[in-house]
Amino acid sequence: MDIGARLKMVREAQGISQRELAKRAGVTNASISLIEQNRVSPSVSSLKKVLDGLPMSMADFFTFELEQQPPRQVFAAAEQPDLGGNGVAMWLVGAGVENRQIGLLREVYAPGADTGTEMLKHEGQECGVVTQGCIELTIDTQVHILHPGDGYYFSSNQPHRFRNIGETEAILISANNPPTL
Amino acid sequence: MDIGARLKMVREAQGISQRELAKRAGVTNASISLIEQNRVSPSVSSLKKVLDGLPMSMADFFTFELEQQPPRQVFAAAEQPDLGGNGVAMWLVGAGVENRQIGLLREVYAPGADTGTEMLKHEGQECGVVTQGCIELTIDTQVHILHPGDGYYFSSNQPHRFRNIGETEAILISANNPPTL
DNA sequence: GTCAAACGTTTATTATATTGAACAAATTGA
DNA sequence: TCAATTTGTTCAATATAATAAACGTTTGAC
Repeated sequence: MDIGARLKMVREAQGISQRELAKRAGVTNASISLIEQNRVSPSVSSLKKVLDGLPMSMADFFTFELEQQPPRQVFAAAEQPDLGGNGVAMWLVGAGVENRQIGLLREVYAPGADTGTEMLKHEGQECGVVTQGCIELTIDTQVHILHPGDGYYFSSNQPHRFRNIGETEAILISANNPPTL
Repeated sequence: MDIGARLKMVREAQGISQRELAKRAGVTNASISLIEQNRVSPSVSSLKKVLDGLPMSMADFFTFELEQQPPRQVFAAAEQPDLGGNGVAMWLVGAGVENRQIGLLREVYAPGADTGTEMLKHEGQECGVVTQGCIELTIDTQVHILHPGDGYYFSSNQPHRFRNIGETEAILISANNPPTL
């Protein structure tokens, strides 16, 4: 969606006029008009002033989407594709959902299964809960042992590794944002 | 953080020069230099061109934060605060983590527990997996029955309701973004 | 009806961003 | 060591955005 339409939508959602917004933002009403018509591409600084008048952050402004109904909403265990390997079976909840903001995975670790000595490292944040069995989680140089109900939350750019150190299957529900799968 | 620093950080993270980025983006290296020094406030259109060269979306650009080490990274089941009520016990994974992008909850429903006939409705997206017991999930007018391993994903602005319709405790791991708790 | 106020739009002027070319400093290879 | 690149920066010229003021239309009051 273009900037003009976005701005117009937000402004009208608040029920204020171009002039009123212009006054709050400290710009002229003409600017608002031209921006909403996409006749100009505002500078970041002036767009920021305008958004301050709403008020709304840049991040929110560029992030928000017209909420559309996802076609599918529930996903049976059986029908979800297995994305794993190396003794780790992984199911992505809501695979194929449009504009997905969350990557939620159900991961089943066979006894001894391991994400590998080559530590994982990527952008974003991730968190999870162990629901069954026993998982060893290494974050950077720190080693943690997680039992059912125990959780974690860390920045994914820290080297990390998961390993089932129990003698039974371990299940981990993990979430990441932005979604990596 | 200012635009210049953000851009510089992203560019350097990719290990490319101002000129290289300029070439990819279809702008001059002078522009990149001036932007990174905050000597100019780029127009949205030119910033977009620059980000296309990285590539990175506006939303990501304004959303990302200097990743800082969260002080805590693992959270034992026992020590997490219970945020629930009405027969539903809820633990937030990573409560207190700064700049948290994901709300991950471990929810335990007593037999018959119910989020209520007054349907829930809020912004964002949510998804989850049932790990134990049997949960009835109503989304708008649709009623679904979820067993262990079954998941869901929907837009939280749709009216919804969770209910344990089994005779045993049910456990649900849910994630939402942006975090509501 | 008529006036006054508020609305979004348009225009000429001013302020600012972007370009193209040149600069000095740092790095690379012979 | 020296020349050739490559780096980020700067400057005058140009293109574009922002302003201030005016325009025509719509709305509500009297």
